[in-house]
Amino acid sequence: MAREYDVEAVERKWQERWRDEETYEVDNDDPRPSFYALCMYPYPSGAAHQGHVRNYTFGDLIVRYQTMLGKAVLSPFGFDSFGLPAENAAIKTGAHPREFTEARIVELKSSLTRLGAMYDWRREVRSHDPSYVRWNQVIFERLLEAGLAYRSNALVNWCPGCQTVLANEQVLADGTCERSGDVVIKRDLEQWFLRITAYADELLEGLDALEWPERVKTMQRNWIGRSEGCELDLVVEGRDGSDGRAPLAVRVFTTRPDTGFGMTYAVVAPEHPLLDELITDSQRAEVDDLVARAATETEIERTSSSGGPGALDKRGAFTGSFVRNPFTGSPIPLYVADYVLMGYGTGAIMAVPAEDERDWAFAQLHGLPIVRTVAPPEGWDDSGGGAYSGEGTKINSGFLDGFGIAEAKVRAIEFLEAAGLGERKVNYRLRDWLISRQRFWGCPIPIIYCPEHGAVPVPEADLPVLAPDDVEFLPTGQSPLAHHAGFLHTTCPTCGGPAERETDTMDTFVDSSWYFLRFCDPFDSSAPFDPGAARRWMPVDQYIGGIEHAILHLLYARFFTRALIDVGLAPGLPREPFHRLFTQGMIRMGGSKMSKSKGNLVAPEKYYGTVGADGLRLFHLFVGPPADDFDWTDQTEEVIDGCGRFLERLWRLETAELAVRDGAATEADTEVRREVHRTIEAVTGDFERWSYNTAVAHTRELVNLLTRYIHSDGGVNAAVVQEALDSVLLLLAPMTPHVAAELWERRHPDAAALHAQRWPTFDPALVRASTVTLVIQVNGKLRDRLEVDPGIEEGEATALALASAKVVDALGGAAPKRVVARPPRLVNVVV
RNA sequence: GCGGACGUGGCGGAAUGGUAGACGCGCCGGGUUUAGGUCCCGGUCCCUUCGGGGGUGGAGGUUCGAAUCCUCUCGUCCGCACCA
Repeated sequence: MAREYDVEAVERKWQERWRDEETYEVDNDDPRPSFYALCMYPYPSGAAHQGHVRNYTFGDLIVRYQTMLGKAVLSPFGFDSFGLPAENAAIKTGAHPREFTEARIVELKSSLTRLGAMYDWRREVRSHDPSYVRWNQVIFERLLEAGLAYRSNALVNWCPGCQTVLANEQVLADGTCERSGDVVIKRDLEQWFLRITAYADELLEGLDALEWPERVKTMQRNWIGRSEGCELDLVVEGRDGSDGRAPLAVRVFTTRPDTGFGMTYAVVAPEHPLLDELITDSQRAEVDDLVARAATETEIERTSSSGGPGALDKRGAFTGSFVRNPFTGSPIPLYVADYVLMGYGTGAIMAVPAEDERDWAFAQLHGLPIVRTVAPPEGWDDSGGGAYSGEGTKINSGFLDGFGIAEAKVRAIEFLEAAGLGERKVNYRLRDWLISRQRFWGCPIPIIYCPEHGAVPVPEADLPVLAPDDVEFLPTGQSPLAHHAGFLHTTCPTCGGPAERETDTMDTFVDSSWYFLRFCDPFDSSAPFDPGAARRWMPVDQYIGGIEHAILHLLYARFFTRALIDVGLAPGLPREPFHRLFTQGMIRMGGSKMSKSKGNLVAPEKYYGTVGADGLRLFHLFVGPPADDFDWTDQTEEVIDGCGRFLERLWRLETAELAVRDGAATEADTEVRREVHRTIEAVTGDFERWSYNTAVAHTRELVNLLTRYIHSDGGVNAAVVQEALDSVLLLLAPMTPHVAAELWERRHPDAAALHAQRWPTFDPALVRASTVTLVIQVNGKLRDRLEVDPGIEEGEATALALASAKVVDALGGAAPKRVVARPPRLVNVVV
């Protein structure tokens, strides 16, 4: 495309200028009011793709806009540089993950610079830097001291493809790994956990005050999954302790203690620890068969079914044992069934078929009795109607009869507490965070195992524990560290005896849970960050990232911030790290996300020689609401070309020879001024509410008007045209920074650069129009439009409306029944 | 199954309960160059007897007035999913 300005030269010039003049570096003692703008730090996968471009265009707009508002804007950047792709590449090519990763970082940085996105690179943080690893390990040890990190044997999610353990959050609903897509299997391993559940309630309640997208908050609420109910013991028949043997009971969790009188059987999960003891000889074969099948089946087969709850066969077997219903005192059969999950509650339930759909299905299948404890509404088909879980009056429930459900719950719990059989209990879906990974390219867990002293933390003075470089990358299912004698064998810090190092590394979500704090003060070599510096910048004023991090990263970071405060590393910090969150939409192509793995990337480099970084940025801002997904189609190229054409028109407008006219301002001059100020008002409002597509549209409207104005026959007023042309550049400064800065410099060679200017303000008096269009409706239908004074009174507006020939016509002689006047915009005459 | 979001021209999308379709892409017509896939101007929701009439997935409702609020319904997308 032929251009009137040399895009690449102009963009390069300004990128160098901003770098050399340190325009976007900010010191911690900067006296201006602070603003912390942050895009989620990326995994360095190489050159930026369109998703990055969109993301960093929004971020850069905010940085430049807030700077023009007079703020000290903290705009740091870093890399989530530990992770699987580098290690997989190492297994494939033999190159060390560090080399691979650092090469990708160089590529990504250069892409961002080419886009014109501005950061304070002095503050760059990389997860794999020894300095970052060190503080990661220090933090881990502090959490350990505080009891927030612990080691436990657990049934864990093992991904055969990634050859590592996954957190629950990394397993998709269909039981596959979110990263590799392999079916995840269960393994029993000794692993490290972080006690995020200690903060479950606080993490839930804190959501209310956050300016986050509602759907992200909803996702986190669902993930935490708080439910109130009670736990109670079901004493096993014949094992109440009266025969001298230890008493035995099955503990269950329920949210419906009020339905206790309807409990006609109980169920334990196939993995339940007491199960073996509860199986009678006659039932053993049947139960073993069921348990074996449950163990070999994948999560997907067992818990997912197209029809949802109740659609799956309720496979189960009688254990042979009975437990006592504490409400009725009667024995009820104890089953094992795979619809009860060991991972939730106590792994055992009291089954009430009348009020629970799943229990109903199971009871039907196994011929178990059904006793209603809530009267279903009129017309409920009592036999075929199935479980009724709605509101109603208690029946068949002894001392609970006649109460509503809420009251009955309270009384049922009081009864259980009095009998010493149970108590109120809040249960969460949220599990503790498993952070052990059997991988090399991550932060080593700084623990030494001594035969004498067990798991001993590496003394802080000896941190960081770094992985050795001379390792072999083989797909063994264990970290290469486990085969490296030099790393593995060490001495116990406590007794000096021979000991072995932990060879697992931490989940990379640990790294990303506090990097935003390190950004506040990455220069400190005596602490992860200086609490004073962190207090200066935190919380992040505007956090920007993809919706894919709605649960994992954002929940972990919220937990970490609280934990760091509570272990004393971050005194006085706000407990919520991200005040405002924006999740931008994905770029899709052909129905799926545009990504390297899908092979449907459209490289940004393609456009730098034609429309430039500015043209591409303008496109991403203009094409739709930032929160919405965007479909990249055949039409997209033409829209991008259109953005390039706009910048060329802008160039011609700003550099045009003007036919300046002397004398008083004309009506046309005043109208231009008015539109300039209206546009400033509109764009400022658009920026504040993330409506960048309309900000671009408003700016284009003004440019269209000015183009007509400077070509109008009468010539232009010098002051009016100067103000207008300057304002356009100021408004475009955050959106298309290079071309705007260049044109500004040409117009004002001796003034301060564009991006050092203040954001323009509008004159409210000017914004108020000299005339507005008064819409006249008859019965809500548009009949006439009148140009009126904006200060018009209701009476005058009504009079004008009724005098309108078109209104008289439409009324056809009928008398108006009512006149609704909303001056100065509208009058509605009702007959 | 539960929860959430969203349905507006050929397309992306605008519209504090008050002129539906801003801005742009595409398309149509005209002009300048005429080598243009450049640039400029005009048009572009549908119907129309040129007075108007209809129109925001569908059906109702609230209101002087509804794309916007409410109810039902259809469809698309997202999240969760045997969570006791």
